[in-house]
Amino acid sequence: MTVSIRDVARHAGVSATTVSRVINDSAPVAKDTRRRILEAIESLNYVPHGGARSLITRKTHTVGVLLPDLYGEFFSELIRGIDLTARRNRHHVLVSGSHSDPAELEAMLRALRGRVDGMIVMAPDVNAYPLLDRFGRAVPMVLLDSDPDASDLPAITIDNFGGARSMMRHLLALGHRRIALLGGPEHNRDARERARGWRESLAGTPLGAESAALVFAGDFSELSGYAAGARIAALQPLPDAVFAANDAMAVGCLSAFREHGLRVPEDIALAGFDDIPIARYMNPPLTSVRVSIADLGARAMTRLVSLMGTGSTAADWRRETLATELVVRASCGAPTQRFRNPTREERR
Amino acid sequence: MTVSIRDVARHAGVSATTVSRVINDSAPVAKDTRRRILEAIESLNYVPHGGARSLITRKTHTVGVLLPDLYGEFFSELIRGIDLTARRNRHHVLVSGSHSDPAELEAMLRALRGRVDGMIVMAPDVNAYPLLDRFGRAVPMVLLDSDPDASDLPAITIDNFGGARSMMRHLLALGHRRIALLGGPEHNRDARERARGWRESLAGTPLGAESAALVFAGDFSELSGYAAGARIAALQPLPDAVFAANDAMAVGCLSAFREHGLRVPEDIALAGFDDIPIARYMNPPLTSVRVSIADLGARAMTRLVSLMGTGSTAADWRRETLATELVVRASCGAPTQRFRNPTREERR
DNA sequence: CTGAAAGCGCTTACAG
DNA sequence: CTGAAAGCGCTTACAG
Repeated sequence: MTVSIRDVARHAGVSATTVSRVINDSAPVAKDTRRRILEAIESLNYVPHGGARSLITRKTHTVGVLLPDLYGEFFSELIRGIDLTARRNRHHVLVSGSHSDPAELEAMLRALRGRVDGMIVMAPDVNAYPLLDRFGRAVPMVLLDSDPDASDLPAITIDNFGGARSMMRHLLALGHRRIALLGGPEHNRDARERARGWRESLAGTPLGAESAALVFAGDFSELSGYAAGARIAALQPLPDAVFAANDAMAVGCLSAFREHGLRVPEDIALAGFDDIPIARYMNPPLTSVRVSIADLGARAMTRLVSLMGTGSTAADWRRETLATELVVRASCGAPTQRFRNPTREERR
Repeated sequence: MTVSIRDVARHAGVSATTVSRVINDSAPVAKDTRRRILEAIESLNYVPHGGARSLITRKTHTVGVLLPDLYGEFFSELIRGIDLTARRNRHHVLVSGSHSDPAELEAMLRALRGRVDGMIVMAPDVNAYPLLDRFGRAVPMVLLDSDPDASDLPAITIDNFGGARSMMRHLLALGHRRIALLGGPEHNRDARERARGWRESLAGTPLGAESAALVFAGDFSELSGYAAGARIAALQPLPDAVFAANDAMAVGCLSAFREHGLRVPEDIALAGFDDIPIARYMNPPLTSVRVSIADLGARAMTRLVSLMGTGSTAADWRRETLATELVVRASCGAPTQRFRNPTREERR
């Protein structure tokens, strides 16, 4: 049924060895022999079997990408950045989402043995660290957004704290004082760091003590932002501003505000985090902290490729921190900027 | 370095055959022998090599997913649906985006030989069909949104035409007459079918003849919708409504309208297609055609699993058409519905 | 320039 | 209940 290298060899009247050599261009082959082999490949419609190749070369040219979820633009952008860089390095991407609990994560980690050359893992759950540490020693692995204290595996981390600080600086500079936090999942490191930035920014202000009353829980989804928005809208007095720990929640929150007749930013300011592609198209356009999510993925992949190249899993232990950038739009009451078209680079 | 089944066998004082039997539970093994083997596995930290296993069993438990792009919520949802169904069937997902030209697609199709048991391919470019037809005969393959006339491979297709018709019926019922089309990529089948729905809906109306002047070209991106929106806003008289061929463009278009001081739906109505998660959170919430993108992915995966199960690539040639559902929100001037919270099912 | 042999890490008849 | 042998489809020294 399926044609193998031996069939080609037989057809061309040579050995499999020689066929292998012309396929991989790994050794000189007589011109005429090469021609015959090429013809045989063509006429038999032969395509080398990647799996068999991997077994002997010990390279799958595939990387595993394990994510907590696949929902929303954040992951979409992340995968896009990873895929782009992967194909540039001639690698395939095996992706898997929703590893809610460590047991599931471990099962996947095991299942991937012999199928991938390395992995990119995003595991917000702190309980996963011992597991990752163990596997990360056996196979090249790059962590996304891990806790620097919990693991010394190579990792790319967003500067969540710095980003939150700069957003808070911006809000305070605009005169907002009572700034509510729309927080993310409790065990999520990104969410925690962003919350910490909010908290410490408020520490020096008169609100400092009172701030705890202005914390609203969300789970990074639009829906949770919508729900929190409804609660916030019912507050009196209204806070001056809401700092949402991600854009998806800000989007939901904005929608709730609108339904409750609140104008943004006139009645209340609203800021997000991530700068997902849709943020600039909101009404009003959303002030956010740009993370360049695709770049995050691209860097993780680049790092992984170099790790896999050296063969060592611990050769390069530096932790890379991705700078963020405050993107001021209309949702917080700052002087309106002219709408800036995204460049092609930003879209792609 | 890496531990194999032979190491385990040696450690337990048995043959590799027996070890294999306890791992796969494929034949009875003496209780005590089993225990020794389990201990050896534990102490050596042995994990079976998936690649080697695949070679002999001829099953990789992996499916390849080839998409034209990975940008935006549509693909995010699609992959999520595929991944969910894949893991439920104990399969891995190898994903790859941006196969702009057929040559690139072919390279990927070849590279996947021996790495996957089947493929889900979305190739809007009509030129790819001969290629797909050839490969689709060698390996189980399900097409996404392919042209029914171009290939008889199994395919899941969105009812783009029907969806567009029902949207147009809705717009016409609301009294809109001059309805502009914000079209998608020229060679994209979804875009074409949606355009056809628009065109045929207008055929019976007074506008019929004039309608060509109301076609605006886009490429499915927010940015192209934004650009078209600016052009439409400059029109006089303004159209009554704009039917955007997807939500992403509608989002961009909406943003442009706002900047030009146009109110939606008071000054002009706006409708989209796809009902991406963000649509309901727009201001105003976007009337759209729900496609249940995740379900599209899930069905493709389900179909592929059954194809792979039967082993035949052509056993099940029925083409499945996915019904759409008109989702009326505020952007077209219909009586405002109460905001409906998405159910958990819809979010996950 | 070419080929026979060994082997990557497994599983599967076959025989006992 | 257990093992020796063959083999999945390749590549890689080794020898010529």
